[in-house]
Amino acid sequence: MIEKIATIEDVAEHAGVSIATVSRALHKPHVVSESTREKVQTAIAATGYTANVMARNLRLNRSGMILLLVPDIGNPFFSEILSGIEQGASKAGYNVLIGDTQNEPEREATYAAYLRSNQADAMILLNGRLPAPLANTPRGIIPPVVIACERIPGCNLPTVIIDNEKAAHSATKHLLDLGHSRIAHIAGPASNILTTDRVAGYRRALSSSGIEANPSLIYSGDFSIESGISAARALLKDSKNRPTAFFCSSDGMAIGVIVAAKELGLRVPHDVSVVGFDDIHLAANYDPPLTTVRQPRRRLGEQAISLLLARLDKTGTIPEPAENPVIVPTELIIRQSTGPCPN
Amino acid sequence: MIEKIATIEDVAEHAGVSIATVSRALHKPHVVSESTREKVQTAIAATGYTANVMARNLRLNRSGMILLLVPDIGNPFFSEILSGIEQGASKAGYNVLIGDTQNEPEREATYAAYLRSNQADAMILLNGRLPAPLANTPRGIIPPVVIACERIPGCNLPTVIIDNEKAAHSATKHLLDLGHSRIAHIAGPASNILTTDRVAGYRRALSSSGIEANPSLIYSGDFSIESGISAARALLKDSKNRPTAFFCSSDGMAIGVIVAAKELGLRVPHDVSVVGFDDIHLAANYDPPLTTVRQPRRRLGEQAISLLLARLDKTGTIPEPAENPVIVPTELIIRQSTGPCPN
DNA sequence: GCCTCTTGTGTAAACGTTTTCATTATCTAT
DNA sequence: ATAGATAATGAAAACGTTTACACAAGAGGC
Repeated sequence: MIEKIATIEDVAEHAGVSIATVSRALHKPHVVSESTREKVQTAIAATGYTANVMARNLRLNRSGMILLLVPDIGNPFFSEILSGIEQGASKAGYNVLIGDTQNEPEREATYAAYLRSNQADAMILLNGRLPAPLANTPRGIIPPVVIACERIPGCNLPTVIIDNEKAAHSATKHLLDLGHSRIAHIAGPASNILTTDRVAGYRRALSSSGIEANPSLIYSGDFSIESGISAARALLKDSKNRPTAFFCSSDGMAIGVIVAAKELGLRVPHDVSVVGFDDIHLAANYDPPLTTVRQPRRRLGEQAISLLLARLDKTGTIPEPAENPVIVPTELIIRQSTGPCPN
Repeated sequence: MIEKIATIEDVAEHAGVSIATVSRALHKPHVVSESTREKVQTAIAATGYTANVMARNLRLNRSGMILLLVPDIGNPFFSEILSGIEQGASKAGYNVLIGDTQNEPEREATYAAYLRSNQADAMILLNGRLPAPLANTPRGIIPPVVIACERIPGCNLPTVIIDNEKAAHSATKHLLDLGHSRIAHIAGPASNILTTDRVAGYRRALSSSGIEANPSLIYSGDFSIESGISAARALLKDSKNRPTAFFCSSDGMAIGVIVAAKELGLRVPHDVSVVGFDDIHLAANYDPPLTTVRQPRRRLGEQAISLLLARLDKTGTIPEPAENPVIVPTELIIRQSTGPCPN
């Protein structure tokens, strides 16, 4: 009484038809007669048949998988992006396979090989780096890959990002408008392209107000609360020339700055103003509620997957450049962590 | 000059051997002679061969996929669990396929069918519910499924959870020890098994201190900050019999309570103490830092995947019951949101 | 009544692997 | 020398599908 999984052959036998007919009854019902269609249906029900997807995919030379390369799946920042992607993919009949690269190029390469080995039909990169095997794709052939979150300079694959320079500019401008002039910037890791773009926006805002950016006011963090704390401790130590405002490249670091400020008995925003980046869920309920640049993470994911699906639909066709990269808009959310410059 | 992907046949031809030999050179190198092994290696390099995983899996009747059913991938709570799972799976050569069920039984059923259709070798359930197709598995056959996070009553599949009753007890006990007696509980959704368990722990702690649980002090939230805010507003309104302490079933709701308390000019912990649950990353850096029950999310994921891998290794063998469920320990982290009962 | 067109079905090839079995060549022990 | 073991390889079956092609039967037009 061994449990044997029913194959298409069992169904065919049970219905008294050929396996071809069973297959057709399932995928091209209109070419098979009403009566046999019914026979097949009852046979399927009787046998408990479920098509072996692997066999099917082998034949059709597709996998139905979309591979998603993420630097760290443990980072909640990605979860909402992921959700947007998953939803779109699922609606189109694709499954999402997560590849956690841990920022290791080797793992990126391993996963990128999934495309060649038919384990995935397409790929979305959230990791800001082109995996090695992809870099030497023969010219003229455009791999089914979409880049999201972090643009990759010199790579003209379809991309969906926010305008980091502009967002940083508007955040800094907000502080300038409040009368601040000693504005510190807690940036991301230097290696990161986001950092470059946001520093540029910060600089442009300052210089258009006639202020020269002071390099000693720019700190490199790693997006974490802890790095925000230590940056702020260092910058606020010197009570004489301390900055009156901080523009931080993540909400985490902004929170770190606030923690450090409170530690020193400074009030936010009375003594020091703080702007974050991302608008994580807690930003609105921190104390004080955080002024920040909202990053539409779900939209980012949705755009990425829809770009990819469009690409997959017209395989073979040379996709018109369209607008590339696609920019999803950010929004400066003004809450209570920013206020006028003291005296 | 069409890009044609090399198959094992191309390699065989290039090396002047049969495809069987190529396959053996790759998977059983010891049975093939040194010289041909080399020939095959150079042929592989020359052709750029990558094995077609789908064909391989079809033949081997496996998929190398572990399906992970999550109620909402957008919820950051799961990201660290996921990370633990992904790491273990990846080390064992498995890929993780995420199934976002949105709490819809229909989607759960769809995904559970992946097991039958060979799209996944095994499954981990984080959603606290047995998908319908799994419920009527013939007795005696144990499907390769592990349950994590939320136990499923009456289901004796391998399970890894925390002891919610005990954790809730220790959190409540902490408040009792500080002299509180009017202790409110902001619970999760009533339908949730976590809620039942934690309410039980809360009740047991009270009654062992000779206090009778007051039903009007128990509120049902949905784990969100917002639900914590509205619960606390309602409970703190009556300044006469207001609770002096809150035990909340999530850090989000605890933060909501603090927000609402501050709104009313109450100080935490001076006027009201608050305990959360989960120990999310921000808990330590909220104002005040949150006393909470730490839930080892990564460990949870690691345990789940290792249970599953053990199960997969000894297929056919009847797995000894072992300790089931596996309990991963929680820890009460005392920070500054709790203090002695006022007056 | 014959040709053609349509409709429904079956046969068999193909997808790219792994593995059983048979075959040959080489080696060891008598 | 010869039987028997050992080592290396190839031929072909199998995994479970989809689909090109062939075929039979009935319908319609002359």
